[in-house]
Amino acid sequence: MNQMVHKKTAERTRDPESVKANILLAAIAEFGEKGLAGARVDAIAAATSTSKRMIYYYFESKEGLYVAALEASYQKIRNTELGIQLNNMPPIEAMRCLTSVTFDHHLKNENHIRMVMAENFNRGRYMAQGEHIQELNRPAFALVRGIYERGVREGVFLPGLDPTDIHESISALTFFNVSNRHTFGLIFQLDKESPAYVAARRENIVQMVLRYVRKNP
Amino acid sequence: MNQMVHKKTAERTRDPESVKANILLAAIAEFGEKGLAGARVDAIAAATSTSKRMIYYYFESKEGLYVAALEASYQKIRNTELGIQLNNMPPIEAMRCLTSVTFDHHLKNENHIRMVMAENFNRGRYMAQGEHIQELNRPAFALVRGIYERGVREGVFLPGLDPTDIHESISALTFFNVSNRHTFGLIFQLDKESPAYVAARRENIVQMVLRYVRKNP
DNA sequence: TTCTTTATGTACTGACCAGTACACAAATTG
DNA sequence: CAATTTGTGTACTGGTCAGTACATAAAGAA
Repeated sequence: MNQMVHKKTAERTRDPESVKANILLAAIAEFGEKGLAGARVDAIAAATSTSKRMIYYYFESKEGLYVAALEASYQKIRNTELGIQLNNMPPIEAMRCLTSVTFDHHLKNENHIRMVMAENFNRGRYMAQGEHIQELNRPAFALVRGIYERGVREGVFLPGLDPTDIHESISALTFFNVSNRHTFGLIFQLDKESPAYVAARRENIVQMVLRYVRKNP
Repeated sequence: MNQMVHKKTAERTRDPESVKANILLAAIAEFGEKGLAGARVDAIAAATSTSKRMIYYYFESKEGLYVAALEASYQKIRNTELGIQLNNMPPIEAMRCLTSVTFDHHLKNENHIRMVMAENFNRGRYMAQGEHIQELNRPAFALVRGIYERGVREGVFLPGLDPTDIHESISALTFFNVSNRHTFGLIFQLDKESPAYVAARRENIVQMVLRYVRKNP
């Protein structure tokens, strides 16, 4: 009676897709912040414009929602990836640029990094269940391979390297910089957030990659 | 009456230190497997030779136990670290050896890696509370610095590099290889456990480090 | 319009789990 | 030897939280 009841007919329009999207956004935030075990379905529900009931209606279980959120996080990150054109740069410049942009991209998307950390902590159990996740990281790899092959053709890169390895090393260096900054920063008393540190570390990683692929430094 | 009651006097000797150590071992296993939120105090208690009561008696809370377990895990890993002598090798060989051994060491100590992952997921909140953890990773760094400085003195390494950076890069490459193998392996359909892959990846990382520090490749 | 399917909200439950109350035994101290 | 401190076990509790029972509204089909 005195409580706010249902919306009037006209206002209560249905929109399943936006309800699902709304839930997924809240889920990405909560799972990224707390992980699978630490996340609370009630907290996710509270952050949506709908109710807990709908989470179970659309996603069946906490685990089901987690799988969907993980997939959505990869999707989201792919959409923001690399709007730059690297093909008209010389290979060395392109590789420098790609590494540098990847570094910044990881720094800017902490929540996604945390989702990936959480899933690795789960030993990839849930990602294996997702259907399309496996393709979602390929574009980044294709870029690396393209640049590397062009560099070899133009005679500036060392031939015989595996592009997967180059990609993995770039990922490792830039991912770790975000994922492990807390323990690493504590042990070495570094302020890993300071612009000076970030700039120096970025350049170091770029140099490391370039010296690895270049023919005659 | 029919239940097994207390042990006889003679058998029930007290040994607080070994009880604590026993709890810590069980805690390291459980927290490494499940993380802080996923771990269950009852499960830890069941894995000890004592009872849940003692966990609270010695460690006060689940968080208190987690901090102690984290510290103990760092301690444990330090004790198994690098029994090799690098000082009588030429710098390039020493750096190759150090990188290679670090790579294997990380592979062999997954549980510790998982503790570090968990703590970074916690943003280092708990490590900051531990008293001595901060010094525990220094020896590895001292090794890197020693080798690098010797290499510069002998004219085989590029001067002007920051040893912290070299150490961080070695850590990043070798840590990521364990921490992120699940998602990375899924996306690129790699069998990251296979001896062939491991050997190739180890050599790649070694090359990456060497090309970064070497003067004239 | 009536029936069926899809979508939604509210209020609840049963299991689980961090932490504790209580009891008491072993060592230590005076 | 008391008296006190330290260490240990058992059984419980109160809160939390994933998941559900029930009800009902909106949209579409017949």
